[in-house]
Amino acid sequence: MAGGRKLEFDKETALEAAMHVFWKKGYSGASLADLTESMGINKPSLYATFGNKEALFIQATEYYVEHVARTHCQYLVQEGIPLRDRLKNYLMSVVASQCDSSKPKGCYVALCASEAAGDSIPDHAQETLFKAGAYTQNALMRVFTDDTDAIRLLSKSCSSAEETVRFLFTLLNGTAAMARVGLSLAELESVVEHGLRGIGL
Amino acid sequence: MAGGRKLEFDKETALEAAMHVFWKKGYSGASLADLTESMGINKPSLYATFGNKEALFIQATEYYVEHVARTHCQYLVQEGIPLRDRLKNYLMSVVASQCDSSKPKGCYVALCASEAAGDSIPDHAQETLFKAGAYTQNALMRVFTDDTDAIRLLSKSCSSAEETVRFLFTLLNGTAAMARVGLSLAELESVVEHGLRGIGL
DNA sequence: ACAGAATTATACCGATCGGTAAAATTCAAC
DNA sequence: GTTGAATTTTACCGATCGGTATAATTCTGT
Repeated sequence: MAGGRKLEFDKETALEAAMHVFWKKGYSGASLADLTESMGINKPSLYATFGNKEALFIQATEYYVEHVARTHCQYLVQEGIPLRDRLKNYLMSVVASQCDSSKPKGCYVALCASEAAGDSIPDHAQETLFKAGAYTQNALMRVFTDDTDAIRLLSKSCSSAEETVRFLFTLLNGTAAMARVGLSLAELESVVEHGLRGIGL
Repeated sequence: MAGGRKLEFDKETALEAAMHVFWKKGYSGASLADLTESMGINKPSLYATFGNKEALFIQATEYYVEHVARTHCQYLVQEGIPLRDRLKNYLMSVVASQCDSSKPKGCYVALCASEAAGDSIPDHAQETLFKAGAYTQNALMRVFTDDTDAIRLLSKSCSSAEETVRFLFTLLNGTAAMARVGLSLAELESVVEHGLRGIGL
């Protein structure tokens, strides 16, 4: 059938660049000028490939969940590793990502969700952010509902899976805020240690 | 000497309204139209009274520290109350403010500091936010450097004042993020309880 | 009543916002 | 080589951004 000029950029590379812009500046703070410059394309190409700003944001958010949030979860289910070590490895993997100097500091989802709560970001984008937050909470929840060591811990410490997950997720939102304003990985490791102590580990 | 037309609005009331707008939308997200509408004045009055958007933001931030952040600190130094109760009362006072439906959810400083870290908010405003964060951390720090019960707790739990304050401050940044996206006070009370357990209380 | 000071309301400024129309390019198919 | 599909570039759209000039009001002092 048809030929036509070839795309001069890689869609996934461009999407990753867009993710970094939203990660650094949030939804409203990321202008189309910021995005097109970082992605190395111009506006008509952006609109032809990704739709509009909101659609691009949704795809960037999904990319973040799959390529950032997802990567930490392996530590939660590693066979033959004690529960405490699995949780510590998971939490430190997240916090290390929050502190990583090669990417924007903090957490993409935490930043944009706070922005979304105030106002001003479109409905579908907000839903995607909500699902992104639920992704992490569900991964933690599975540990405390399935793992026998975790269940034993809950009964010993008179806490529930919901409470424990809520505490850990809140703590990670806290470390995200602190990493964003410049705290080091070493400083946040002691925060994680105190957090583990808070759930009896 | 000279007369002239009288101000038709109360400066402090207008400043409080501006604080609520920044609290809800952040610095960049709060447009002059948002601000003037909530403050009940028009742009020339705003500029004559407060300077410009950045100056207004700085004054709103200082107003927040004095009239919101400051009010919680009394619980930290209440005579005749055990350390754990003082900390719990303080933390719950903060979290209750974060959940209060009569004001924007979450923490003004936490929201704007995350925005500032990404970019785009002026230097003086950023400095004021930094000082606002330090205000709360210093209030907590005084407890763990001065209070004899707190010092005893630190030596027993092999932790330092810096680490403990960093943990509690991080936790409050976490509860701020969670309150902002809708968690209830009851849900966050269990987070506070886990946090207190994390420092050995 | 009048003059001058201060605050109001209205209208406007250039810059940037998200988004797009039109024309110039680059390719595949024939 | 020519046609037609797809992507690029350039230029532009109305709306809104922070900020201000101008003029109409409202007050005090004489």
